[in-house]
Amino acid sequence: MDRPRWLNEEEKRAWNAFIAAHALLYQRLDQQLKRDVGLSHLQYMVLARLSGAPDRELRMAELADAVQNSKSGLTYQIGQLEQAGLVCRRNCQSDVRAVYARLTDEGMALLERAAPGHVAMVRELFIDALTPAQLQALADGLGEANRRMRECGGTATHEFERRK
Amino acid sequence: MDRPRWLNEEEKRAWNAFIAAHALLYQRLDQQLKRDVGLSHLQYMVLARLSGAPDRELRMAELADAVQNSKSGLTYQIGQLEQAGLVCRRNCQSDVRAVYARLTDEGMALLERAAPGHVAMVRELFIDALTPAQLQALADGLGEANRRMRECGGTATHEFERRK
DNA sequence: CGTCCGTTGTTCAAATTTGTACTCAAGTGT
DNA sequence: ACACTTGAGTACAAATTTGAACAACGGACG
Repeated sequence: MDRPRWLNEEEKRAWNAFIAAHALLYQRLDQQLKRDVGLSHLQYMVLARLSGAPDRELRMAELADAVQNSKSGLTYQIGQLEQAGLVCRRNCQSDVRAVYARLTDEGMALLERAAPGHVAMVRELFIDALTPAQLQALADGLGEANRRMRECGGTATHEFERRK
Repeated sequence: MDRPRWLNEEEKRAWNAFIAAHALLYQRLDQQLKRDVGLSHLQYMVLARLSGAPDRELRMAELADAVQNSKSGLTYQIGQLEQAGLVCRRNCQSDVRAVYARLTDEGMALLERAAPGHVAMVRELFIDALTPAQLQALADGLGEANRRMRECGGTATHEFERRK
């Protein structure tokens, strides 16, 4: 029904800024974490999530969801972290299938060593570049976008291209 | 000098929203592009960039920079696109080292077929979730962040963690 | 109970990304 | 012309991600 409504200049500007900002930020953060403590940003997020969880442990699936990664991807990463002694697996007795990933003391220690530098960088590159008002607008707007994406698994383009 | 200044709630909210939004968006967009036209989001961006360039061609390095990818990563992707007939390479006669990637007619055709659905999705998931004011704040703020990151190759954390 | 359906975490191969090393030329200064 | 430094694109191996296939359960229901 609706012929393609292209983005106008303002919309394009926002979209491009968003994409570019993420790429640039990610690159810097990842690089710094690797250099300083030998963790990828993904690994850092895993540790950070665990550190905030009760008993410092989460089930694989929850964790995967929390860091927005696939199950198999998380299996791999937890494998790496486990090998590095930063995390350990624990089986649940009430549900044989369940596996908990738990942050070890070494993991916690490393996280505490990594956090200051990481946070400083986030602040420098992201937080401090935005005014408080912009920050709030961004949090509100993207928060709403996230809400929409999370709920409806796929309103989007269900039958969008059913010609070919 | 400065002891770690952690993020306050508002800052955390913004940062998390930003990270989550990108992951969510990227996943959806990538999936849709693959489903509809068999392109990854990166490949789409490559084609889109080329389509907007004079003569529909760009040098490898420029293109790599434009889509924020490493040189070797771009070599790989261009290889894929070339094999699919969507792009072709052209050598420059004035500079033997230079290689141009050019969008072929098929590439252009595919891009035109892909664009409507892609744009519709960007609009639905991103643009329409934000108010015009939020959109502008986001464009301004992130634009500023990008500017900062682009100019100084690395003000950040030069000598930040030189203890360990 | 036994059956069927949806979950959970893993495995495995293929696709992609990363990072480094390399090859050739341009450009510079001598 | 001759080193010398840098830049462009590629090659390649190692690391990571993806996606489908699997094995093993829980849970609901007849």
